[in-house]
Amino acid sequence: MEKFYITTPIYYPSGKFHIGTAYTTVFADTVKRYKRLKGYDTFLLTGTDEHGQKIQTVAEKEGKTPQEHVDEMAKMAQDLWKLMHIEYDYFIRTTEPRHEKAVQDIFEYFLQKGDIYKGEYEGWYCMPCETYFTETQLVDGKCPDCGREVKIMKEEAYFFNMKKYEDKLLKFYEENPDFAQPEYRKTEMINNFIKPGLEDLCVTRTTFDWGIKVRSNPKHVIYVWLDALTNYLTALGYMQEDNSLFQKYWPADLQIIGKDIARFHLIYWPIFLMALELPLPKKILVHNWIVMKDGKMSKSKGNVVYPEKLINRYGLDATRYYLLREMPISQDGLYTPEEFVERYNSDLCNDLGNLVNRTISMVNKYFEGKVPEYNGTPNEVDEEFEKFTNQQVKKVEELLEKYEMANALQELWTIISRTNKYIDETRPWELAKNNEIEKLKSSMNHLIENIRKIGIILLPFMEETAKKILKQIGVSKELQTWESLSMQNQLRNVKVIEKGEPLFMRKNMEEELEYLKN
RNA sequence: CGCGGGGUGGAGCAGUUGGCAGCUCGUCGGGCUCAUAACCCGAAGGUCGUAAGUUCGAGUCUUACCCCCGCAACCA
Repeated sequence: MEKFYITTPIYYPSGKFHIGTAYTTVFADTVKRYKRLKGYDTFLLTGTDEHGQKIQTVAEKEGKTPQEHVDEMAKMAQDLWKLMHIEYDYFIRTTEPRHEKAVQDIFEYFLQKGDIYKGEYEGWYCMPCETYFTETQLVDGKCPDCGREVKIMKEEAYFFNMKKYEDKLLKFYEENPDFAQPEYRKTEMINNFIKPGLEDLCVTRTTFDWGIKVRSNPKHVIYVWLDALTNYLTALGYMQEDNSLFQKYWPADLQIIGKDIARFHLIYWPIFLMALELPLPKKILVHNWIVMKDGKMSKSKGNVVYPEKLINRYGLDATRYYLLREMPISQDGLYTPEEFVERYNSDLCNDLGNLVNRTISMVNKYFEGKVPEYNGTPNEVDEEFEKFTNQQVKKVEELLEKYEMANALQELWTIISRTNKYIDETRPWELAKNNEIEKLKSSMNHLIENIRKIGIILLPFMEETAKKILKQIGVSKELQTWESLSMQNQLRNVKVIEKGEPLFMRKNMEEELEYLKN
């Protein structure tokens, strides 16, 4: 069986996760489910990045130890992913002893190899925040966090020799044009960072101690990226006694990240791997952000949307649908409450829910719930309908292969629309009245057949709904597999449920806006 | 200054290698009654940021300019 290893970033748990984080994770989960349906042996990794100054500060503010704080946050994350039915195979925490040990080993290896050297780090330091900033990060020459004075400080620190790998990286980019998606991200990296000359990366700090200590010099703490990025390796057992998962799943097939951390994943990450002499991931998918009408989500603007808010009222599947349907891959996606409700009503209730409901009702009315077998007599309308559906199914698959979720859903919805239209074309109620039984049978058979396909394609996106659909139309397990998408006219002894349960109920826009905007 | 992305009917977006400008929602008119006041059809609505160029032909290529967003090095 072919393997497929997919990762999300490990999220920094300084606060509750918003819908942006949920989006990344749902995206990864959907890819995983799709690949599994296609027969791959999948492994999905997510987790939390639990070290650093900020965690220490937040914990202190809450009167907790950093460990207590990250324990709570890791639980928060796991609860959220459980709520969202994220089927991760492992949840890594960078405070796990096995990760810490492996990172220390990697550090010593680099040190001994000469990739890491001791030098001096200089930057603008804010005493109360205990944090360094770069010149460009400063706001009016002051600390961007607290607005107080900063001063130039120097400290002993270890650096990773990035320059050494510059050419190798460029060569790798060239030889692997599909490494970064979308491609312009790579261009961005080359123009902004590589062409001007890579600077060596500072990989340790002495100004705080909530982190992994350098074994050979414990007053130094390993600073974020070497600690964070290596999680993709250590989670599989890299540099540990049992590294069977690592042997099996590495290199990653798909790593999904947000545009904010593109630089670290497109430059430093490949270089670390080169230095470890490990194969590089096949693809890094950089998605954009969910933004609000007034710009990006931020606590100071008070425009942050949390996934629970949507899930609690509209259900998980509606939330997953919205996130995946609305976000263009190479552009920021705009979230508005209006649009959320609109999509909910229009796509889920009117198009999908109603289609399933009305079809089941007709099969019950005309055939006592038994889906008639199709006698196979070709008929222009039916033929065209079949052809269109098969074409669309193919298109959806192609888009899924390219991880274009929003487009895939859009194409799936054209099948749904086309199926609604088919009802009008065949006018079953008239066929029933005129006793044109053969045509009526064909119509019902084709409708159920299409709903079956729609249900299957929906599985990776919204499993609950998909399963409800497949259960309501009563098809057997063999006709619920991804493979069975290409099967035609296999419905035998299928019986729909007596009373179709509505999948989604329409909502009143005004009421919902009040709730969403509260 | 530089780099990347974007500027398409009221709103949100598609537009592969240049060839009659599309989709969803909304609006207006019609149809249907199986269904969740849902569904189907039709119509109105765009000088595709501006200017110039290449071409038989440009939203799609070239150049200049304007506006919006992001990045700009150790910030998740």
